[in-house]
Amino acid sequence: MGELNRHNIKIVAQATGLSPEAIRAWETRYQAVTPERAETGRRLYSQSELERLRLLAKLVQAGHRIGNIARLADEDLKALFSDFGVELPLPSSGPHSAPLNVPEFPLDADEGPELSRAYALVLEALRDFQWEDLSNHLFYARTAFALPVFVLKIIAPMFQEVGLLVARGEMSVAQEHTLSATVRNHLGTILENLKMRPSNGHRIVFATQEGDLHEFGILLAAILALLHGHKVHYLGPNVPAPDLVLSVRRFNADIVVLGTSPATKHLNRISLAIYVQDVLNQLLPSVSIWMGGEGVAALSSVHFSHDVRFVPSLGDFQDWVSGLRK
Amino acid sequence: MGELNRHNIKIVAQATGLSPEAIRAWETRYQAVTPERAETGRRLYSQSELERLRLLAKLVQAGHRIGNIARLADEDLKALFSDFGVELPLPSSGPHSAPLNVPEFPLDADEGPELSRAYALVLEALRDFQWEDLSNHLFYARTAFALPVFVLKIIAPMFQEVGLLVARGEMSVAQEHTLSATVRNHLGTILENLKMRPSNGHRIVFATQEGDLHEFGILLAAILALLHGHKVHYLGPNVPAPDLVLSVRRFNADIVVLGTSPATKHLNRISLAIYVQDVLNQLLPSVSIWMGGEGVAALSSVHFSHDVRFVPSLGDFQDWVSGLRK
DNA sequence: AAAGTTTTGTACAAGTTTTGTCAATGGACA
DNA sequence: TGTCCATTGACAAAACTTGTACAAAACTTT
Repeated sequence: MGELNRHNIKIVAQATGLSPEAIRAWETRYQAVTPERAETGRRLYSQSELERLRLLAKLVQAGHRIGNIARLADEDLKALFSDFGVELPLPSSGPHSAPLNVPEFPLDADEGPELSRAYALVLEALRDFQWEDLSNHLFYARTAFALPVFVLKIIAPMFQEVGLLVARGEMSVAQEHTLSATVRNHLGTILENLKMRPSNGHRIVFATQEGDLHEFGILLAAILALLHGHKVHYLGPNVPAPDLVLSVRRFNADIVVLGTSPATKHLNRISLAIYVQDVLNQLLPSVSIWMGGEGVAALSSVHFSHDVRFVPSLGDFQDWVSGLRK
Repeated sequence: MGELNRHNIKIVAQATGLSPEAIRAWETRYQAVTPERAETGRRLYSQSELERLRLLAKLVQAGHRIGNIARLADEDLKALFSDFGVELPLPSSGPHSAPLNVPEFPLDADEGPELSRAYALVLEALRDFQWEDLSNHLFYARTAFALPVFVLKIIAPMFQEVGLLVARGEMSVAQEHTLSATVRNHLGTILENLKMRPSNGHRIVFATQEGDLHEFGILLAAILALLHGHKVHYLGPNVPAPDLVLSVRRFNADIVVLGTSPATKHLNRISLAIYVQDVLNQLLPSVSIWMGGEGVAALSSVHFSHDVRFVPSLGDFQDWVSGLRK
């Protein structure tokens, strides 16, 4: 074989998700792999050994015990792997079909263990780099729960938690990105489907200011607004002021929802204030602006000429938007 | 026979849907199965014992009493199945990997007037700020044409044209944003749905470098890759080098597709080169990097240590990715 | 239909094994 | 020099085993 590839143990650990200690333990206890050694005693893993460890790690994760499988031949391991039917964790129970009834959303009705289980499953898949599971569990959550529950009780808290984990170094940016990309896809699907529904509520434009790329707040908010029967025009992030104004006029919007990023600190705060005032000056007084996201704290003291509201959280947004019925 | 397979009780429980206690009870009470034991007393189930338990579990679920059937021979159990009209479980032997034949997509077959009409309708809706029409026409195009046609002949050219129009001042950024947001939603839906399909092709990671936010190139490319039966991990834009490396390792990727933005000019070009070399240094030589997008022109003269390919256009990407068949 | 009996899944306790991790020490690497 | 790696020993949590017990469900008899 072309055993030219030599990986040190750290590389192998990263590639498999195992700890270096565990890899060594598997070797000394069961000879799961027996890597070559450098003259100085360092382990040098070949590519095939890495693959084998990856396979073992996946099998252990699926419930096998390392002591039982560590000595099996590669072919047998692969056979074990393909033997997996669909019997991975299936939430599977209870009447799933919550009727999507538009007006009343009993958010406080405790979805309880089912909900936190779904949440945990998604987070777990993310943590373990199980990307197929991630997609599947997200899909499950999206279909099993009412949309506002999915949005407010799963997606929003999850981004908060993941952000924290990344900040603390307990999760990689790669994982956060994967979550973002996957969730973005799901939310896009939802948004696009909801847009089809006829509606006669307020006309709301969603955007973030130029330079602000945090899309999720307004995306979630837009979905909530659609759910409550409003007409939504979703502009997305990073919208220059003149274009926001143009959009509001053309869409004949009542309300502009402006997302702000958590990064809105001292410096950006000024630009945000200017941006908002700039937009306001060009709009009719009847148009009100709602600002949400973690950047609003920086602005709550500023006084604006028009009607500007600060939305403390998505939950509040949902309350407000459900109260608005023409 | 699968005497090699050694399953612990947890695995058997997962595979059969029974609880470990129940499995032990069936053994001690009726000798439903008599697994081998390790020296220390742990149960070690063979594959055939697992199958037998699966069979028993299904029969019990169908109404049989375990006490009545636990001692029957395997053939009799199977006979019971046919009595019930329950479908037998699959023979469960041999590799699951069906050959997965990916059909060829006749791109050149002239979709002709229909195609250009659909294209014109979308663009017209965009131009006239008719956002509901925009969504509807996009939806129509997405379903009426084969996906590669939709991607290569509608979406990609449209972004090009719209970019030009905006640059010439004939279209507003607001319109471009709306198109982006809407198309992003559609593409996300497609991506997420295609991911569900089993695939056995190459493993490809998609990303753009840190600071580069142009997502559409890699998104379209990812869809094309999925269509041709490859395994895709979509990281999205703005990925720091260490995280890209980590992702490639964890995903065990063959190929990294790196999108570059048209803005990659003199200054950024250096950072891009550094980024790519940084990533390359930490990856196996067997991993090749494909770079696409309008920024590649700036880099085609640079020489890298590994296998770096420049993809001139999405059409070329499609050709390459369809040629790759393991 | 009610009462009695059997079946059967689950729960608990107490002891054993498995397994990931950690600490300490010493050498190697950059 | 500070970080990484190897070895050994130890440890605690998790998993597994045996045995007993119990209550709900299913079946039988009255």
